[in-house]
Amino acid sequence: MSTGPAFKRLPRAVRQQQMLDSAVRIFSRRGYHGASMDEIAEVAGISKPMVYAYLGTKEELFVACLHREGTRMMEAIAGAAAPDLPADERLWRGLRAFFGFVGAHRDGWAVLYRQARAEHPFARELTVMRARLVEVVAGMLDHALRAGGREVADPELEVVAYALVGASESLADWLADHPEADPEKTATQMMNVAWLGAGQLLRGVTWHPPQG
Amino acid sequence: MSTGPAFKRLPRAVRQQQMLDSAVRIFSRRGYHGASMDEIAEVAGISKPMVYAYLGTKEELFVACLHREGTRMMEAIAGAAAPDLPADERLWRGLRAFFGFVGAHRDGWAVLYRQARAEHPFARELTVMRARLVEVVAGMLDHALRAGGREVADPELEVVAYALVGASESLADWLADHPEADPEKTATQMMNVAWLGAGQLLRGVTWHPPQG
DNA sequence: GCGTAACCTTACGCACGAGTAGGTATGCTC
DNA sequence: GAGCATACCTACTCGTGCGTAAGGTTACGC
Repeated sequence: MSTGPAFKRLPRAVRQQQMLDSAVRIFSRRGYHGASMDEIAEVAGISKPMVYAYLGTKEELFVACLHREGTRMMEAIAGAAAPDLPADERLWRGLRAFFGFVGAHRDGWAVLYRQARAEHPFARELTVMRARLVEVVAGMLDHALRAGGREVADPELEVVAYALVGASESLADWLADHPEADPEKTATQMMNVAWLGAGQLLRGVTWHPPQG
Repeated sequence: MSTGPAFKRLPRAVRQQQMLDSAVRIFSRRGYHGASMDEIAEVAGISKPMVYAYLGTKEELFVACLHREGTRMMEAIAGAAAPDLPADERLWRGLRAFFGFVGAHRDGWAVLYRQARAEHPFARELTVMRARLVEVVAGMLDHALRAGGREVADPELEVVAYALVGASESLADWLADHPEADPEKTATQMMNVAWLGAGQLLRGVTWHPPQG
């Protein structure tokens, strides 16, 4: 009598997704260096050489995680914000999609935001992606400004956009640590800070340091 | 003839600071795991056992870095913002001190913000410190609100405070990567986003999602 | 029914880096 | 100038974890 193999044979595509699921989870908990390929393989229910055969080295595996989670997030956001809507509506939909994603993929967010930023050479790549996002936000602000017949220097806008992106990330991080929180409500609160603050700037109101 | 030793004998306090300087630099560039005790010792111009004798294990060394840089930052901020000034003046001085610190201690900032957040068990400690900072900011907002005869639920304020802290950190990070940027100006821009946005909220103006 | 390709394993080589053992030189005190 | 503490070194041990070699098992085409 043969009891058969202790493992199941599955097609490559399925195993790959299992491995990526496992890797995202382990990377998010232990960090890039702290995660071991042995543990990732074990959690995926597979042996280590299979990981190497399908996803390559540890660095390549991490890049694959980054790519999958980053793509999912971008698609969620891009799919929500149609480009022909008014600026505040676009911002609102984008924020809602963003916080919705973070609430549903906490591990993916942790890998993208907490781990990748600390680790060369991934940090550089992430910085580039982030800069592109900042450009988009700055573009929205610029568009709204011109529509209001106002003009602001480019670098100024970029810095404001950086602040808004950073505020969103911070709230997303808070959300990732509070499973009971409502992503929709968090998005509304971010919108309050972003749009009312940006709205003032759009109307030409600025703050100046006191003399002395 | 004896040429004497190739190294100089220095008092413990001096060496310790050299080691911490070196450690902060290496940790900021390579991350916690990526940094090696050998390299830290080499950059400090000393041999490895000395590092262990003075600062203990790698983990203890990292904590020492965190502690020194964190303390420096807190002192810079606390020394700038007197508690009896009006809210916007306090915020302004705090922000100016904060960005001034980051501009002058880029490596320290990178260790505190980029590295420690990714690494257990330091992440937890940093989260606690950050939460305290958020409480302070929320307290300022609350104070200003009550002075205006207005009342807002506590958790609401906390989330707004998180957004402001996150926006500041994001700009600080941008500043750390742009040596040519002026910390003073960055602080002004942050103040614009924070105070005008918060100011709207203080006046009871809120944003609501469109129906549909 | 038999080759061949895909799936999967156990068991290892090897480098790197944390932490230590044991010893040497220098200055300070009486 | 003997004794002692402090500053400092070279040269190791040893665990851990990346990456691989070599081989076993199942499905599928013909």
